Parts: sequence; structure tokens; C-alpha cells
Amino acid sequence: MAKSLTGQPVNKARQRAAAAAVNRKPTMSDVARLAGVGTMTVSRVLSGTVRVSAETTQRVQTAIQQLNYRPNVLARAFRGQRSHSIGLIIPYLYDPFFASCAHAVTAVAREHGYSVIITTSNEDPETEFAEVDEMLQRHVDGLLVIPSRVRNSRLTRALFGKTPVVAFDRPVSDPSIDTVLVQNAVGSRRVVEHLIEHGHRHITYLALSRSLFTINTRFLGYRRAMQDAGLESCAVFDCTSEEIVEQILKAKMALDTPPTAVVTSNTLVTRYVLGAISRLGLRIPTDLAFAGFDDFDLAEFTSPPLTVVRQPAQEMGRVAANLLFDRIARGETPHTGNRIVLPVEIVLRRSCGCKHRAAFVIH
Amino acid sequence: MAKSLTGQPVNKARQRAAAAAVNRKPTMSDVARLAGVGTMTVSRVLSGTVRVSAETTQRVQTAIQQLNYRPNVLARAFRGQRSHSIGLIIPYLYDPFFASCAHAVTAVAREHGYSVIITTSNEDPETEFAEVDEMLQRHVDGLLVIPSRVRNSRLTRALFGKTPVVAFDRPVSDPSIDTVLVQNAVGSRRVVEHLIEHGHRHITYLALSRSLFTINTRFLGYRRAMQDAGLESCAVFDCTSEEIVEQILKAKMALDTPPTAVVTSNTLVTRYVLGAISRLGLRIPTDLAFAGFDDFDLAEFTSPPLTVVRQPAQEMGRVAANLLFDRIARGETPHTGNRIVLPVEIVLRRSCGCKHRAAFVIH
DNA sequence: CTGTTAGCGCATTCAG
DNA sequence: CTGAATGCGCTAACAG
Repeated sequence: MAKSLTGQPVNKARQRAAAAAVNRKPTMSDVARLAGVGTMTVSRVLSGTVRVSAETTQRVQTAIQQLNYRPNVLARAFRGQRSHSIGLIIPYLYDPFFASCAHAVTAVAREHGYSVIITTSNEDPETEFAEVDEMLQRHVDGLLVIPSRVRNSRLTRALFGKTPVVAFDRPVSDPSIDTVLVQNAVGSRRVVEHLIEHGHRHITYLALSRSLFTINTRFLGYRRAMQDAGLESCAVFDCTSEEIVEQILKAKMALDTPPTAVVTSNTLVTRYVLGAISRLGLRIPTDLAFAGFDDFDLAEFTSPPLTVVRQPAQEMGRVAANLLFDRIARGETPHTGNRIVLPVEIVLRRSCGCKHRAAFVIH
Repeated sequence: MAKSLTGQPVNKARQRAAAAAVNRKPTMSDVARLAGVGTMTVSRVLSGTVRVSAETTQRVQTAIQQLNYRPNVLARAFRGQRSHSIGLIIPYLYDPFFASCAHAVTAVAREHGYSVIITTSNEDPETEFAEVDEMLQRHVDGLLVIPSRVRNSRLTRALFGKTPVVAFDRPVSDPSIDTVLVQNAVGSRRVVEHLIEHGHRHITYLALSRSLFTINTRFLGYRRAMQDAGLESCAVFDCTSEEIVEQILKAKMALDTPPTAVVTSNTLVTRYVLGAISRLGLRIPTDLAFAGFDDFDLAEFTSPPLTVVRQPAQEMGRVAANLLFDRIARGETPHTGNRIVLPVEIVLRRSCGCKHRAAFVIH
């Protein structure tokens, strides 16, 4: 170690004090020294948890301003306090629906003075687990997650310890975890009922993997509507490409009683279906009526404009984030979590057979 | 402080050691004790920077496995090492283009074992500045940003200190900062040239704020194409709503020499224009040909399918992120930054007047 | 090759 | 109401 001429170890703190104005970011003890108080007093002024005399408070505030002091977030977090960050795990960021949720989350987080660490799971439980672990390592104060598949899910209270967690868009098996969902079944059922009112009897449900909660729940809504009307369900899952959908549709249309309407599970499948329909030379809604789940920016400008179930993406992100911050503030981990279900809207455009010039919304 | 019966301060470390198996996460000294070595040896085994004897290494590894020890990220970051996190600042997350960039960034970050803190600037320089500051406070190892307006920008090397920064999609005024862009002017010029080849003489450019780099650069490309063809430019900025666009278009169409084609600056304006055109009862491409900037998922299924300039969103995010990690690894801050420009493609569909059944791409 | 010491900036003891 | 000491988990610098 460096020694002074007297043989004493050099006082590092003093060295730093000398260099303070030059380079280093001001620390709490810089402030304390300038204000002529102890570091604890500064700490107390900052946190405001304990009373400090008005005069002292003033001196400290001035010193803080003068040095442009900002507490070191990392030191705080390290010390075991709040990290003032939350984690957000979603399947994909390039999906506008998930991205909208994420947007709302970052907005709410900012209101609370929080940063958001975002990562994607790609619908893979292993990746999801690894990312949760990573976030926990980083001591996030809370976790927001759109769980991937329910099967094989490793998302349980035990994993999270006492870190608050809110699942949204899709639930987790652990009932102690708060959940925010939308009316998947209801939305699906309503739009199918609407198709039935248009006189359709053969309605096909085209979907992605049934192992996704939303996809399956929407299917149940579809089936329910069909059953209630005394109609036969016909669902096809794993519509994972335009080619596949084209083949399916081609086969279906060649049947004795071909479908007169199709309903999709989400925007991706909508895209495949539109492509397939166009390639097969079918016209909407005359040859085949159409309704989709999940509205998107240009659904109004497709040919024809699409009837869809609209989900409140940003609203869901906002509600989930607020719920999380509530948990963080209260510091409690409830035995049974909340389960909030947000309403959806049916946006009637023309693909279902409606003649409205403009969109018509059912709440 | 708690005293033992002998009046000695209780050895906290020993207390912890006793409780270790019960509750607490294992620390480096737990590992060290179990392996019968000093903490530094453990540290060295972990970092791998200094040679440690094979045998000792083995013992340490075993202890690590046994305790399921994972180094404390926060302590590391606090200690002044890497935080293994980068910051990403984009205007909006609900915009699919920006979200796609963000997706690619998170993917690259994961490959490097990094977390990403994402936040939105809402195109506001003040928010942007505040968020940069916040990230710097959090000691991110690097920063990726889509700068908001160039005017009033407070993004300079001085602000960032020695933290590497890469700007993408839009440049910053400071030339020492690395930048990744796409061929905005070229893309715009090409697509306008294409319209001119279709015989159009009166082509209007409809755009958002000119103070956005991309919007203005695309305008320059448009103007260049028009000038080269000896045609007169006609651009309208601040097309911020469907109503405004409708009025503008209505007025233009009533002129002696109405436009026969329009070009938009980005997808948002495309949306407004499609709405306005539809409300005015105009048909594309017969009454008015159309070309847009920025491709989107369902551009193929609008009526008619849209001709657009396609930007490599994910590619841009990937390139920018890789560049950043390169800087982080080398630890150097160059005097003059890189400036990478990525190529765009022209996707010819039918709104421009082409008759292709499927999309045709020009590179 | 390995261990010891010290300190990053803060907040929780405890003692005035 | 205020201050001093202490340690969070880790690693740079030094000493063996």
C-alpha cells in the first residue's frame, strides 16, 4: 500500500476529497462533509423516513444541489434495498400486441421512477425460466410476465421467493400469482354468434397451437357458441404457415358442406388465412366470411375491412404494471392472487358480411 | 452490537456460516470456505484471468456446484465492474418498426449474456435526456439509442463520458458516435423513380414532421428523383391525422393538375392516407397511385397490395447491437465513429400500378 | 500460484 | 435528533 512520508498509511478518503472537484462523482460523504453533518443525516434527508431538523435538512439540500449529488442506485440495490427496476418477459417483441403491452408497462414504470428490463422468451419455457432467473439475480423488485406454455411451466411462487410477480395475457398454474387476462372466451363466442346471426352454419376455427392458453380459450368460446346454436364445431390447430392453411382451406372447400365462414385465433393466423384465401381465388365475405381475434392497425384497410375481436393491449399492460407496483409498495405476497379480466370489443367491419361503411363496435 | 458471553463482538461471518444452509444465498466466501481456499482464488477461477492450479480449480468448481453458487451481479456492478446490462432508448414500443429493432437487440444481448433496459423517449428530447441519465446512473455498459429530434438534442460524447454509445435509425450531431442507418434517400428516390416510370408527373410527398431525420432524408430522396426527371416537387409535412390528410388530398385533387400519385414518409402516414383515400372515394392505383416507406406485415393484403420501401428493421438492431458489444469489448472510444448504412428494398406490389400478381422485390 | 487487506457507496445497527 | 461504526459481496493491489 502507498505510505506517506511519516510511514502512516495514506488516508484514502482524504485523497478522494482532494480530487473530488476534479473527476469523481460526488458521494454521500462528500455531501455530508460539505453540509458539515454525518452521512447518516444525508441518508435520512434523502429517504425522509426519520425526522431531521428543518435547518439541517436545508443545509443538506443545499449541499446536494451544489454538488449535483445523485444517490448511487447500484450501491443502494447492492445494500439490499430496492433496485428500482422491474423485469418484463414477453414471448416476442416484434409482435405488435406484445409490444403494445410492453409500451404501457414502460410508461407506468416511468411514473413510478422505475426502469424496466425487458426480455423475450420466444414461447420457450426453458428460456423463460433462464430469464426469470437472470432477473432475480439482478434483484428486480417485481416481475411481469406473459407466461409461455402452461405445460412444463417452471413458474411458481417457490421460484420467485418473495419477489412479487404478475402474470398477464395468460395465466400460470400457481394460484397465488396475480393474473390479468382479457375475455378470450367471451370475445370469441360473441363474434361466432354474430357470424351465426349472419346465417352461417359451417364455421371453421383456424388456430395456432392449442397449448397456448389464449388460443385454446378462444377455441372454447367458439365451441360454446356453436354448441349453443346446435352446430357442429370444426377446428384446425397448428396453422403455422400460409401453405398449410391453403391446403386445409382447399380441402375444406371441396367438401360436400364446405365452411361458409372462418374464425382465426390471432393476427398471425389471420395473415396466413388472408394469403391462402387470396391464392385460392376466394372472395370475402361472399365465398367465405371472416372474423379474426386481435385488432391491428390496418385491419380497416384490408380488402375487405376485417371484423375482429379487439383486445385492450395497452390497458392490460397498464393494469398489470399497476397491480405489480401495488404489491411492491405493500410488500405483501398474498396467498391467493387477484384475477382481473378485461373486457374485449367486437369491431364489426365488412369481412363478416356486415354492410356498415364504417366500423361498428360492440362492447 | 450483540456481544458474546465473553464480551467479544460476535463474529458475524460465523453466524452467517451457520445459517448458510438454511436460507441465505451462498456467497463467494461460502464457496471459499467449502473449498478450503481464499475468496480471491474463487474469484480468479470465476474470471479465469489469472492462472490457478488445476487441482484447486477443480475443488472450487465442485464447491460452486455443490452450493449452487452464482456470483452476485449487483455486487460486481457496484464494485465498478461490468454491469452486464445495456440500455436501449427508442421513441415508441408500440410502433412495430421500433419494436422489431428492439427485438433484435434483446436477441443479440442474450447471446452476449447481457440484459437490456428498455425505455421510450416519445420523441421528446427532454425525456430522452432524462432516460439516458437514468441509464448512466445504472452504470449500463453501453447505450443504444434511436435519437429523437436532432435539434435540441442533448446527446453528446460529453454526456456519455466513456460509456460506448451507438445511435441507429437516426444520427446524432456528435460525429464521434457510431451510427447505423438505412438508405433513406436512396429508397425514397428509387420508389419515386419507379412511379415516374409508370408515367406519373405529379407526385405528392405526404409526411410527418420534417424535424425527424428519416422523414426529411426521405423527402430529399423524393425531391432528387423529381428534379432529375425535371418535375416539380410537392411535399406536405405534418400530416398528423386522417382528417388533415383528407383535407389536403381533397384540395389537391381539385387542382387543375391534381397529383396522380402519392408517396408517404412512413407507415403512420400510410394509414392516414389510406383512410382519406377511402373516404374520398378514390381508387388506387387508377385515381391515385401509391407508394409508402416502411413495409408492414399486412401490406400485402390491403386493397390493393401496397408498394413500399422495405427497411431491414431487425438487421439494423442486430448490427447496432453488435457494434456496441464490439466497442464494449475493446473498451475504446474512437474519435470518429463508424457510419454504417444498410440497404433497403423496393417491394413492388400493385398500388403503384404494377400488374404483378405477387410482390416483386428490387434490391 | 495463493492468501490478506482494503474499500466501492450506502443504510442498518447502536450510542450518544 | 444526530453521529460512528460496520458490513453487504466482490475484486484490485499487494504480500507471501
